[in-house]
Amino acid sequence: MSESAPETAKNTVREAQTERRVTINDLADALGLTKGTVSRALNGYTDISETTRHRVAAMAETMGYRASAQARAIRTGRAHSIGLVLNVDAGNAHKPFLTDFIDGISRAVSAENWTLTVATAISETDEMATYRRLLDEKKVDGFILPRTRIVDPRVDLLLRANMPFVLYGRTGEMEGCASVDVAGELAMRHAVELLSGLGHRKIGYVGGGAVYNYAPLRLEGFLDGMRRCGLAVDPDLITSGAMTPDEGHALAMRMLTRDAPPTAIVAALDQAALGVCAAAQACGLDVGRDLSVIGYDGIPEGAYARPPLTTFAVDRRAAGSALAGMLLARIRGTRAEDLRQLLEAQLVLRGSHGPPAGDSAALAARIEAATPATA
Amino acid sequence: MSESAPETAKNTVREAQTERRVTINDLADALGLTKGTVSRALNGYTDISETTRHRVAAMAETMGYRASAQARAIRTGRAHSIGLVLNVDAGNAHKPFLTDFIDGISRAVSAENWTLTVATAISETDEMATYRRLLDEKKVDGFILPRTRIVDPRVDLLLRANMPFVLYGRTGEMEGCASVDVAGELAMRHAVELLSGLGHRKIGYVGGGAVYNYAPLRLEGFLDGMRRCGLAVDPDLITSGAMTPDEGHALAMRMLTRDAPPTAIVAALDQAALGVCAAAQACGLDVGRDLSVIGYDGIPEGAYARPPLTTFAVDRRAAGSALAGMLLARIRGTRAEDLRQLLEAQLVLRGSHGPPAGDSAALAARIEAATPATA
DNA sequence: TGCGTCACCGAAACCGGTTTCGGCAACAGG
DNA sequence: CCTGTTGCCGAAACCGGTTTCGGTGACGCA
Repeated sequence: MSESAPETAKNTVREAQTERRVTINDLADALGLTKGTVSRALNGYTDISETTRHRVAAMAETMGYRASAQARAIRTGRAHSIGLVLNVDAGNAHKPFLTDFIDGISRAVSAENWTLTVATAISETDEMATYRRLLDEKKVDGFILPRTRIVDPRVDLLLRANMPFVLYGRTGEMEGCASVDVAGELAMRHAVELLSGLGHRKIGYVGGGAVYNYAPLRLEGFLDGMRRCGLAVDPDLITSGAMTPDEGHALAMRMLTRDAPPTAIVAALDQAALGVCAAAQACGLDVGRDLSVIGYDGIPEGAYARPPLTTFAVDRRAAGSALAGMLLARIRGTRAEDLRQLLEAQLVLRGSHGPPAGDSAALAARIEAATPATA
Repeated sequence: MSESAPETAKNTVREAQTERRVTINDLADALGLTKGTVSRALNGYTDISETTRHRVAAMAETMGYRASAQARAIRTGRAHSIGLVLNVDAGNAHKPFLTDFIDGISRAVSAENWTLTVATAISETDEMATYRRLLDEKKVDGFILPRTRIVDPRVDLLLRANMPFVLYGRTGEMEGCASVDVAGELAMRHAVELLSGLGHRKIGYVGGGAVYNYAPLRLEGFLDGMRRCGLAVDPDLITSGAMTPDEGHALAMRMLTRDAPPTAIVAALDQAALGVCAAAQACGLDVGRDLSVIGYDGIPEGAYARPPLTTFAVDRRAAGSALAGMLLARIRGTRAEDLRQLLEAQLVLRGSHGPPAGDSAALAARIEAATPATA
């Protein structure tokens, strides 16, 4: 009926224009040029006059043209995205590091109009398959490899496929590998030196997951510190494999219920350190006085623990940004060997450390008294 | 010279094969078919005989063929990726939610061989530009919109561009919007009911950022609880704008130094609640006894705070997975109106709440005594 | 005037897939 | 035996860009 009013106001608003994407052909038509010329004008080829270059740029602006990432990628081979594969296999052990890390990466790549492509793997085999998929599908131009292991199959895969990557951490065979890492070994050494300076002589160590590359490094740093300070290393006080509070709790408990307990414990991970503190408190100890604890990572929980945890904080956002920047450089041709960076963790002095309240024997007596006899 | 030994073992290992990607043409050649036929065989067209379909699948398997995501995307229009834009404008207020959230999303999309594309914006205008860029470049097939605001320009943009999206949170005008949200208003109401049941009659409220959609909802939930419990609402005890511990601290301090301080405070965010606890402690109060505090979010710091924070925990991983699943459904054609989900936060009873130790007047006296007179 | 340069742009191939269209052989039905 | 389906596949267009290759007109110079 209302043929005379084919579109009501409502219709105009609703159906509006479907806003079809404007392609390079539309642009070329509007300009009376061929799409090849338009493409070259937009990409800074020298055989285009300054005049038409400006005409094209202006028209592109007003028409809101932006090249399709995939149409471009198919010819240039560049997806303008970097990949990050999360492996949730190892429980939530990756948790504390993720937020700032992703933020750092994403910020760095977004600044150059690239994107970050995230995929999740739920097992080790799935992890490799995921890398292969992203690689074969050409979804990314390079990878950031978190949580490097001592011998890391991902490195083989990517080297063989000639796909750029940067390690967050180091690995056994570094040939062809760019990397950013935080010098955990230095932090561990400094932790010992700090404690030694306060008067501690019996210091225990709670290490992290053995397959990860940082584990031997941090242990070595700890031992190095002991050596430099002239302290004896009690093999029974060197433990490893704690990546959660519970695991840290268990290892610390074993140390503390020995005849000669340590007066200080250094943990390779804050998560473990938190468990160490809990164990000490379960033994009736006052953390920071009876037992000193120093962690590593700088997770937010540490600041709210009682006492607040003294730790070495790593700037994960900075690490992420550095990694992203390096990866872009790597993709653009810089040699892997020229892309290695070692950051330092920052000591955050809080309340879980202090001078020893007594020697190991005195501590043993206190623990004995507080702990309900197990047999 | 050594023409007779053109490649040493080293060379063989090093230069190996460059491992050129195997394309659909390679596959077609190897099979003696045309690429069109191969494509149809792989994509389940019915006009391909079962025999050749199997031949193609087998050969694809052995040759390790996988279709290029972009070459496919250019024709089908599907990038097989969903977008998430992080806005770091609002400081690190987004922090607590990110890790599990991304994990949940990524896990859900990875299960279908899609990916998550992350970009970061550093301001509000940059944010809109980033959405537009991802949209124009066709990098993603849909968006998850975190931190919805009451009036949200992103919704307009995406509706107009006809690009699927799902809100994490709700917004003022929900037409055409799919969404997942956690019913914060319910939690706030339950918090009041819990406190009222313990005997509290003067309860304060510390709200979050006003522009966000959850702010009025949670406040309304709080007021609803007060109403249902027959408690009087003191306007001076209703505050808002706290998204950090410091801001929570400031607001709580103002409430506590009034003539008639509350015996309990409900906070819309754990971050703020943590500040409330600190303020109470600065006033010489024992949180959990002298003042009850209940938060919302379930951030990890809360578990380590002293006393550990009673809160309503939201399962961000589940929310992320739900969002991703819905977005995929939306992209595949489900109506937005059929994609709405309201989750519930889970009450985590810890140590920051309890029955009131006395009435408001008694509390005021204690605070007066503990606080150094300011004038 | 004739010829070589150079600046600038059009035409077309190409990237790696998907999708449409048409043709051929085999087979069934009349 | 002829025709009409049907099953199956080849050929070619197409998606939206990039890049190579030539060709044209203006200009300089002999």
